[in-house]
Amino acid sequence: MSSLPPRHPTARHSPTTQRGLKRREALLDAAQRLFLERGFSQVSVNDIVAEAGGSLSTLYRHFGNKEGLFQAMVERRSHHVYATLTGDDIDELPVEAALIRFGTSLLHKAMDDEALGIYREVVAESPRQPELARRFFDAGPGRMRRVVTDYLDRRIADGRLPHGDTAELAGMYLGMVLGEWHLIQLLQLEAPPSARAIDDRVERCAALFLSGLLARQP
Amino acid sequence: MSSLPPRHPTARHSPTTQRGLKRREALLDAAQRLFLERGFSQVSVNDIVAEAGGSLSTLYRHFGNKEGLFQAMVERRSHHVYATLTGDDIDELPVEAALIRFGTSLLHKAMDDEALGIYREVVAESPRQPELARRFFDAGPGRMRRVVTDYLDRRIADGRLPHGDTAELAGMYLGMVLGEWHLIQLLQLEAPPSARAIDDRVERCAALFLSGLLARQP
DNA sequence: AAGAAAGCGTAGCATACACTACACCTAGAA
DNA sequence: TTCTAGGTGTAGTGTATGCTACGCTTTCTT
Repeated sequence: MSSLPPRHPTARHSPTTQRGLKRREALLDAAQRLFLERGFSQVSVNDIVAEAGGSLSTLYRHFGNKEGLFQAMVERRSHHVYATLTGDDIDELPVEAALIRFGTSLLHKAMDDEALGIYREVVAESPRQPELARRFFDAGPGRMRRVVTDYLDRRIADGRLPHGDTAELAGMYLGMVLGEWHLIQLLQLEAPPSARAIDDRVERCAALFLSGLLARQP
Repeated sequence: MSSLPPRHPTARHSPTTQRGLKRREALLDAAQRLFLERGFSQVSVNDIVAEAGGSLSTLYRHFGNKEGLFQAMVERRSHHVYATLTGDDIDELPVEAALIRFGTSLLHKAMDDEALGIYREVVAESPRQPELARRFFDAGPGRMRRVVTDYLDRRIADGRLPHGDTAELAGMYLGMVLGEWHLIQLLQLEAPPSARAIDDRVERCAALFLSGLLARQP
């Protein structure tokens, strides 16, 4: 049985010096590589130190414990990822083109090896680390859904789409785009789809979704 | 670092006697409960024996090692689950009603605690146990997609739906139904939706999807 | 230059855990 | 009743691993 987490989560320590930041980054880099490659429970803290080149003491001073390191790694990465989600001209595009842009963006992100690794680990650890789960969702899938929801709201406001539950619709559209592909990549059952295949699928999704939306008005 | 799996996967042993079968089932029951509750790496074989009441030697005679037990558990459960997927009258229903039946069936299954537990564990272990991943997919999500694909094929054959890539369409529809709900349940971010909420969502999905499908013909 | 803050490195503790060995018991078929 | 395959129980073994201790060195500030 695993020991309970230490009573005092050993308050994390933010380094101030250049050298400190460098060491912290190196540790996070190593953690990222190893955790995503082998999985949280398959990597020891010693492995990470060996990879990063720092020292065990430094690791514990910065992150408190193994879970703290994991969390810091996931957080850092979440910031990197969902940066350039939409161009600024998104509202000028035809609706279908905008949907296509959202879709391909999502699919490219979701098929990425590193993103799949994070997803696997977070899903696996979520029952033990609920806060991590929430942060992952908010920074990743939740954010994406929010962007699409807002977009749909604006299109309803300017009359280019009929009224509807935009949050739900956004979830449906994004789910449709991912379809079974996401799971297939998570389980590594097939080679990842080509950029071309992604574009094709998303095009058909957008067309179907938009037709459905527009046809729905009585 | 964890030791490599034993070179000879210690050929599994199928018991013949009543008593043997009973013991095997008890072990699988305990494994299922504990693995799905706490996760594969958080449960020791000793925990399982303590829960099941058998003896460690018996466990190893039957399943060879810890992964063997896990695999046997997943397999046994896969058989149980996807039994009554479609009534036999599915082809007589209006298409929309059939879609709704598929959708609610999927959503009920996917929101089930035990199913979520298996999903988490399989996703987490899949990089280390690719065969398990394939079997899970084939017995679960893959099977579901196949059923819908076949249904769509029949509707195209009898002219009630326009021509299209049925496998892709099935994946899209099922993905749309799951949407973000599946992830939210996986991460335990919200309480599970009520039966009523499930029905509502699926109804809207089916309507949107079908409208889109039918509108698509030029 | 001095002193503090942070980093390094090694050594080790305590424990958990997969798996094995071995001696003994039980059930049920012949 | 006896024979035997399979079940039980306990006591290990080897090792991995999270985490701490501690003494030394480097870097930065003042």
